[in-house]
Amino acid sequence: MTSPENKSMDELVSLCKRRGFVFPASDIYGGINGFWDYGPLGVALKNNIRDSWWRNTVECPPIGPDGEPVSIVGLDSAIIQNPKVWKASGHVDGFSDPMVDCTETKKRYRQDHLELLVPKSGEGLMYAFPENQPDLIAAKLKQARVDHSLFETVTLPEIPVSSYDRVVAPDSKNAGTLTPPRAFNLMFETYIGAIRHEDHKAYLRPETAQGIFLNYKNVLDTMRVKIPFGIAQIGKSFRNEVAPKNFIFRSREFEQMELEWFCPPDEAQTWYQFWKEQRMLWWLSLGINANNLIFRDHDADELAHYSNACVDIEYRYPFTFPGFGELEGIAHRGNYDLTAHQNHSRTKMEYFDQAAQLAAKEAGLDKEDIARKSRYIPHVIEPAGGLTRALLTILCEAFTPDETRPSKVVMKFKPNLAPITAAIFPLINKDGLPEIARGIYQKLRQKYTLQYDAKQSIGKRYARMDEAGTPYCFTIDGDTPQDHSVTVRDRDTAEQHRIAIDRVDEFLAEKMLS
RNA sequence: GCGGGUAUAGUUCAGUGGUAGAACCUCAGCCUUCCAAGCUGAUGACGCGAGUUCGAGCCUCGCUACCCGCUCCA
Repeated sequence: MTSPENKSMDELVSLCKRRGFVFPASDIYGGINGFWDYGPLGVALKNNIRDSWWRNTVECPPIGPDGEPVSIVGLDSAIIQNPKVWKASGHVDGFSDPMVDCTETKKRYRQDHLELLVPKSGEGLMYAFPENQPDLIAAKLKQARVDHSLFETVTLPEIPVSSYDRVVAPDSKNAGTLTPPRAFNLMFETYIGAIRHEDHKAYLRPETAQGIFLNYKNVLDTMRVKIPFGIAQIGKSFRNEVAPKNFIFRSREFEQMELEWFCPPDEAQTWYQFWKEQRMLWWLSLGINANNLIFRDHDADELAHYSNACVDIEYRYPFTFPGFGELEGIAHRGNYDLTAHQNHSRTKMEYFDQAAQLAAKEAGLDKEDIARKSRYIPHVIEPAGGLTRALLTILCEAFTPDETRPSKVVMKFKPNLAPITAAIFPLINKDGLPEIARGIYQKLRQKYTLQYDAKQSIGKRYARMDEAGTPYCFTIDGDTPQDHSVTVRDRDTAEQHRIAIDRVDEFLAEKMLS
């Protein structure tokens, strides 16, 4: 395996375009910042990753601590929801803070996070400092011989923008370096209906998670599920990122794979550990080198205010090497979301846990404890992975420069993820070989994603498949009509061996499972 | 949003203010019994918009996109 430091993102981006994995969106109009299109091979790879996640999460979920598969159902909620949803979730407030920039230090501050020492006289310079940290400008004040008693503290939003020319920014020497506040709303806005009116403003979802919380009760009422259980969803989300970068790593339109796991409050920590392990196992199952994956626990000051614990699974991307970059976050969200929606929608999110009630009674608990154990708003463990980032990770991981090959590079996808599972080639385009090859292709194309190609030299065809990441090539040669065998060429070793035509199906079936 | 860099064919690169080139890819034909072979052809580009100039791929300005570094990432 080539280490990430030897992988050039430029070369990977070139290959992605040359071979139809990823194209710049709106390419012929000069592109559009933060958006990408997935080409024929890219969407095939992305769908295969997506299907693996769905299979592993919804259709064939992991075995829980009790030896039985855990209970998870699927969902596909709307991208646009009632705007009240995003008010309740905190995204409207949290995503739209006005920011001011300092043109001297190039630092950016939330407007409401800056405080000022303002002369009571109403004239003269005002000194800005980060919220609750007046000490940070102590030296500057001393130099300016500021007498504190002549000043009062106000927050930046309290003073008019016309006075900004008298404001000395925190790390700045001169006054007037702060720009007027500008809104950085990370949510994309749209208007419902033909008439563009503020009352009809709506948002494209910045995460798929809220769609799950909105349907928590619907699922509970219809699917005969009992806590603990999960709801899984895959879909597009949109964030108006300030600075999209690193190819498809941070884009404005991206795809998420999210699971919300609902459980009793006192089991949350156990399930958090469970999902932490399970999620890592899934990433490893995609064939990612364990050395390129790590857990990174969030520090206490890094946690969102509602979260009790959060860990990221990170991958060593070529552009983060030797460091890592985020792939998936597993968050212990407590009951924050359901409580928020309960308060805003006035819909009860409480769960009555009959089994817990029985157990509590049998344990001889008092009435209060029995009630507490049996009636609660579930806690939530949220493994939230990026499908688009998964695609990038798989592309980076598979990308393997090899100077000994005609193609100079080979994409080493696992067989069950590869956009093309196998190619069928007649060695030469005559002597009855194409007929045999097409026969194999026609017979197996319903079960596998195959490509038939008879054009040009065999070496050229192998090289093309190396760049597309096709793990196996079956070649029909002059011996085939006599002994009914074909050669199998292995992408990773470039070596060949013969197998019987009748065994091709079996061979592929076995490889797809491994 | 800031600073720096870059923008010529699908890709990677040449190109002195004066007729836009190559290699690879792709496609067609011939050839071909295992790794982009050989031969003959073909398609295909100066990111967008202004300006300077007799004349701009080249100089100037604006815009857009991409890369690197900050910033941001509830």
